Amino acid sequence: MTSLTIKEILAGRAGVGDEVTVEGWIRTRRDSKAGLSFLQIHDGSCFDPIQVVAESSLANYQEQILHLTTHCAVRATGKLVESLGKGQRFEVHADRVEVLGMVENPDHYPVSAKRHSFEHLRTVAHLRPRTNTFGAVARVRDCLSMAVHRYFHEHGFFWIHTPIITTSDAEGAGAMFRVSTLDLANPPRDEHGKVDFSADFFGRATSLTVSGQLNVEAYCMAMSRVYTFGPTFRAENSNTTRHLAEFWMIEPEIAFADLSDDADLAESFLKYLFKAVLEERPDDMAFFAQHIDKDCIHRLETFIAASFERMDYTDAIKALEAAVAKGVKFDFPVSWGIDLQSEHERYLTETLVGRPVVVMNYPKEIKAFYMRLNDDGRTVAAMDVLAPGIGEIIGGSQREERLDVLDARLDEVGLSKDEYSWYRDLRRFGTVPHAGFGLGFERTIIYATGMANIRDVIPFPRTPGNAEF
RNA sequence: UCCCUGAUAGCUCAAUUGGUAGAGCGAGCGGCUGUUAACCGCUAGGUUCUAGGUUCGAGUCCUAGUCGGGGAGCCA
Repeated sequence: MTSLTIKEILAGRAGVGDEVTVEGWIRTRRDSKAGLSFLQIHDGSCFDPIQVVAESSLANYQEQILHLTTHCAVRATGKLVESLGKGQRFEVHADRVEVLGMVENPDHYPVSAKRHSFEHLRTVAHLRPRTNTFGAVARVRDCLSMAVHRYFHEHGFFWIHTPIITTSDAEGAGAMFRVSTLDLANPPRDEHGKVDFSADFFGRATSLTVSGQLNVEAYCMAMSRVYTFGPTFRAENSNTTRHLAEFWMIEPEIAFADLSDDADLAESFLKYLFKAVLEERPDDMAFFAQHIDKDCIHRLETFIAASFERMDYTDAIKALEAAVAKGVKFDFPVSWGIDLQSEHERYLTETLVGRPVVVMNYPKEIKAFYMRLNDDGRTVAAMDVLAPGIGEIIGGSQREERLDVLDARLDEVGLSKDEYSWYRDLRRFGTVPHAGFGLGFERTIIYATGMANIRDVIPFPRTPGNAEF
């Protein structure tokens, strides 16, 4: 007897005539009064289920098999045969179907064998991975995760585990979740009546990380090519299809590099990821193309084939102003110095260029303190990668490596040099030009699959007012 | 946080000017068929989100709240 996953069986790891065991969950059961039942069984190993044929001669046919409903767990053993029916190449002619777990009250089971809305499935996030869509999302997510690490590994990067609990806010990247062991009802207070965090676990106020960038820069200044890939937390009260309070972010950092090198890296990296999905998950991508977003495969192929358009912020503004002059209507006015709104980004990448666009060199006023000041004195070496259909997918910059310029920026923004003393040390002891970016992992999955809501591409989404499961 | 919108059977939705709740899917039972979104028949399944209010009468109208969805802002 061989125990194989359905993926292995369908891929031909077992020969016709071999005895195999299939372990999984029922997708559907169809009965034939000719005296047999067809069980579609999936085990998550691949998109396709396998068909198990159970004849009425089986000992438990009347008592159990005829009562199997969607998502009952079974172990079926039998001979692998070429299917007599259409729709599948192989099937298992069962000698034994062992029922491991029935479904209680099948008439009230929330993931019955019918179409369900994603809204409903979100309320049963612990059961939704059993559906076609969420199984496919989980496999694509895994594929992309592995591709991230493989790309960096192949390109000489080191994966740095930056801390989850931090003390420094990467320049207001977002509101932070406090980490504390103090008694919320009765915290220690100082002489001014303020909560005394010196009595807290770490002896100071701490929060969940909003970005691993500052930490990974330290390792970049020793190992040249590094990245982080881990969970990130933002306590923003944002309720959109593109935001989560807990999400995963990929942040590479490269030394001896400028903004152009950074954009090169972003382009090469994204193309690698999408190529991996197309090559490794054709089954799931075919499903997404058929049921979720018919353009998704074509979009990835186009993305891989096209070179990114690079555009200075100043030129982007000019292009937007020209569009306004030609009658394009925007809700937000366009002028040099504004931060680009979603509608502006969409126009640039979808209407004007029709390909991914890298907008570079933004006004320093709208960007973070650590971004390198350009020679013009009014822009910084920042870039956003905009993709058709999703908007901003990457934000990055060349970092300010000059201590005097960095200090001036800290002062301008009103940040304390003491708070950033270790970060400033990196500029004091062997500083070099370097750059990096942040890629929202879930947004990458949205782009690849065509899924509409970010809450449906992470197993257990955390959003304002919702941390169930 | 702001704007819009919604909440009725396990799920997706109906229900006329306010008149006493219905279908499809799913589930159960039966029929039929190497079936595959199977098909046909029958059956069960409801404190209409919560709390107030108007009314002879509220799923429907009013007030407040809770939760969901979409959009915006913020960003990844």
